[in-house]
This record gives sequence, structure tokens and C-alpha cells, in this order.
Amino acid sequence: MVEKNSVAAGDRAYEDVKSRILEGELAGGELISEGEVADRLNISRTPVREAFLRLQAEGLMKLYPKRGAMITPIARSEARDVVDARNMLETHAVRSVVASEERTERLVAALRENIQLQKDRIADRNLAGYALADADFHSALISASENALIIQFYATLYDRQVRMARSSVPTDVVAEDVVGAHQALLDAIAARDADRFEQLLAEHLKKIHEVLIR
Amino acid sequence: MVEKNSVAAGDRAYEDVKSRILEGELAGGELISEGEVADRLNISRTPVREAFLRLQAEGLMKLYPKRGAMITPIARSEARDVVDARNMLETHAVRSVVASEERTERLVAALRENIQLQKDRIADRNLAGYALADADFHSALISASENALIIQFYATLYDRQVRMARSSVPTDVVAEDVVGAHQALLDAIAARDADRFEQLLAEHLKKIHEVLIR
DNA sequence: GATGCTGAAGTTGTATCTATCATTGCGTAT
DNA sequence: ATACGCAATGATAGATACAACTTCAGCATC
Repeated sequence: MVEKNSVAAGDRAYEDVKSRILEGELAGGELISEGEVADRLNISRTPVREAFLRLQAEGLMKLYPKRGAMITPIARSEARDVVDARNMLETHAVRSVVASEERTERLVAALRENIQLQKDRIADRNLAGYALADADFHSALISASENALIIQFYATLYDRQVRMARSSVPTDVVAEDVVGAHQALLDAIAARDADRFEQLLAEHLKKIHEVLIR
Repeated sequence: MVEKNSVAAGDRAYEDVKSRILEGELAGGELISEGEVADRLNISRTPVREAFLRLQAEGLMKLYPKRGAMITPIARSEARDVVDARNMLETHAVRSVVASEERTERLVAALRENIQLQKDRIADRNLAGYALADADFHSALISASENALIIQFYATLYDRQVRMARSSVPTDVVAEDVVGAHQALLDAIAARDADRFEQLLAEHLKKIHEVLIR
């Protein structure tokens, strides 16, 4: 029996190792071997190797020939780089969107809905769900850029941010502040004022940066 | 004898398939199997599989389970997306650099040297070498952003552009125009005028876009 | 003529085996 | 004490074997 269940062994290995990295269970700098993961999941080394290669491509590990795989340490500058890149990407997306009345209206409608969702989840004390909605808010901005390359790049940034923020548990109070900031961002978009958006976003992300590096 | 020579089989497979994609020998939409490449290079399927995974991560192929690997077709919108993203990245980099006098000076010095190299190679009728110097000019801009995530993203964009531009052979005349544009970009940086840079770059990339889609 | 079955061919997914490489620790000579 | 050589250990890289899945052609059946 080669495939004991529906999900491929390679994917299982990938998910297992990736989630352990993102959650900080595997710390940066740590060395891990294929055999170790293979034993843990009761699969052979081949699919584990596959997973390692994917993770290396994403920049989460680095493979050293014949020696092992090292979990990429979080660079000192990484929080800055992520925030800087997000500023660039989200601002660029909005500048592109507000050039068109129709695209602006579509984005504004989507974001309005999302903000309502955020508020509902805070009211429900569903902070995990709130975090997802928060992520969706920013994803929606990026998607509106309608540039497939940028959308894909943003997804990798998000993983990195999750990894850095793993320890930060949002509180109700912080969440409400964030919703307020999102509302202000939305207003700027609705007014098709990209410069104001840029400034507001920089302030918003500055706070996120402070959370990441503390 | 497992490793018959110094370069890893996996890397050979990767380079072989990637270069064939970038050069258009493997057309978008084409299906290719692991065994095919393995036979061609006289290696086993294992390293070929590795190469396919890397290429999928770069977006150059898509793997269909138990069916084969398809070369990702060049999307109709890809030229636009690449040019759009380059505009964003290079402008962002310059805005960041010109905020500091010291970084501006360093970048200007590097670009001056590069432009001289471009001129020399045109004078030598070394158009392949010129194309490399051209690429270096823009890479230097991006590197100056000092944001590792952005630098990496730019590298994937460059591959895509090479793939689209595979048929375009630069002529002396075009090359000289481009050098002129680079000189103007450099002047804008030296003057620490990011807005002017942005406008000049947009014009410069617009011409590149026209080459890509023709 | 349409539908469904069946078997063959082709492909991937995984396990396993061997060769090679890198590191480490120990014994020995200097 | 230190440096050197060398075997033991542990890891990967690659080859090979085989099972499972996809597709499709050909044929039987309705």
C-alpha cells in the first residue's frame, strides 16, 4: 500500500515542517535532517526531501549538501523589510485602483464588507477569525492591483509576517484600533486620495512593525 | 558510480529545463515528463523531480499529479505585469536611496561605472555583453534598496522578462538609445529627484514593454 | 448511436538501496 | 600539549523498483 490516505505524503511533510517553522517550534538556525522528519511522520525520506526543497524555495530553510537543512534564522532586518515591502505593494495597488472609478467602487464595496466582518468577529470575541479577516483586508487591496506577479509575491510576505508575529496575541482593544485604521484607509480609497492612503498606511504598518520587533 | 562529475545532477536538470523554457524551446502549454528529461540527460528521475519542483516554485511549470508537468504559458498580461512591477520596485528603491546623501552617492558611483561599461561594450560590438550590463544597471538600482525580499523578487521578474524577450536581438542603434535613457535616469538620481526618476523610468519601461509585446 | 466497461500504456508518488561526502572523536607521533 | 591521520558515524544524492492513478482506445451492451 503506497498511498495510505488521500493526502500526498509530500504535502503532509511540507505542511508539518512549514507550520512548525511558522509557529516557532523549529527555531531559526536549527538543523533538521530528512530522516528525522521521515521517522516522525512514518514516511520515507523522498517526500520529505520534496518538502525541504519547497521550503528552501520559499526562503524558510537552507539546504547544506550532505550536512542537513537549517531553518533560516529571522534576519534582524526582516521585520523592516516586510513592512517596507508591504507599504510599497499596497500603496502601488491603491494608486492603480483609484485611477479607475469602477475599480475603486468594486474595491470599496469589498472592503466595506470585510470591515463589517471584522467588527462582527470582534463582537463575537472570535479573535482568530478576526485575524483572518484582517489578513483578508490587506489581501483584497493587493488583489485589486490585478497584477498576478505582485499578488504571488505578497503571499510569501504574509507567511513571513505570520512567522514573526507568532507570539503576538491580539487583544480586543488592539483589534478595535486596527479596525479604526482600516476604516480610515477605506475612506481614503473611497475618496480616491492615494497620497492620504499612503500616509495612513505608513502609520498603520509602523504600529505593526513595532509589534513585530518587540 | 553515483556522481560522475562535479556538478550535481539535480542542478544540471534544473539548468537544462529552465534554459529551454527561457529560450522558448519548450513552449508554454507543452507537457513534459520526468522520464523524458531523465533519459535526455542520462540521469535518474529523482534529480529531475527535484528540478521540476524548483521550476514550479518559480512559476515556470505547473505539476499535475500523475499526469505530467506543463510549461506555464506566458499569460497575455504578463508583459504588462512585469513592467508594472519593475516600475514599482525601481521607483521604490530610488525613493529609499535618495533619502540619504551617502547612499545616493554610492549608487551614483556604481551606476556611472556601469554606464561606462555599457558604452565600451557597444563600441566593441559586444551586444551580448551589453545586454548583461543593461541588466546589471537595473539590478544595481534594486540592490540599493537594501531590502532582501525585494531583491529576490526582482530576480524572478528578470527571468520572466528574459523568457518573453528571447527573440529580441538588440541592435547598436537601440542600445545607444537605451544608454541615453540610463544616463538620464542616473542624472535624476544624482539630483535626488525621485519624481523625475519615476517619470523617466516609466517612459523607459514603456519602450521595453512595446518590445515585449510586439 | 450512446453508454459503460476493461485492459494497456504512460506517468507520478513513494520506498529502499548504494555510493559519496562531511564531521567528529580518538589514538599516535612529534 | 598539539597536530595529524584515520576510522566511525551520520547525512545527503542519486538510482532503482514498484504501486497507484489517469487516460484512452477498443469492445460489449443497451
